[in-house]
Amino acid sequence: MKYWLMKSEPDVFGIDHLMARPDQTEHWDGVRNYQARNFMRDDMKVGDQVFFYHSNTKVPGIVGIAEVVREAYPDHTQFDPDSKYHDPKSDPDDPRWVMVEIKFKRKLDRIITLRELKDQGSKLQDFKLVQRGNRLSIMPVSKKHWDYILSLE
DNA sequence: GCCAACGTTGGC
DNA sequence: GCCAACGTTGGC
Repeated sequence: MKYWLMKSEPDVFGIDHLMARPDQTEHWDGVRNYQARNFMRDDMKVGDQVFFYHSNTKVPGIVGIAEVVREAYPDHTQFDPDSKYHDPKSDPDDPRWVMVEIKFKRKLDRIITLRELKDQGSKLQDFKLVQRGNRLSIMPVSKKHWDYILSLE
């Protein structure tokens, strides 16, 4: 089983939106970064655990835990001319972008803020999230980091 | 709202 | 293949 972190803007789709979905499950569309896509396409498996992270908000941080319930399949928004995720260069016979489905597991007792994660110093220094200029929206989390971060809760 | 960091695009 | 220009991300 692997561990991941997925970013989302709470104004657009936050942990509360996920909780409110039928079956508390939602597909993760709109990923348009190759590195993030490759993680979904090649490495995400059913049962993998996910930190749900709120970005681009007043207090960015990890707010909850979700689980992968469906592995990569084509992201339909790439073929929708009305979608902001439309990609006219994507070939329907060889879709460029994929998505997975995740299911809500729980909220953390409190938000574990980016500030706090950065303050852990050497404990998390090789965690991509706290490194300079990180913009990756989906990233792997080592078991060691996963356990350590949860110990902060 | 600002702006640094980064990814992508496209001319050459 | 290089790299300048541009667009986006996301913390602050």
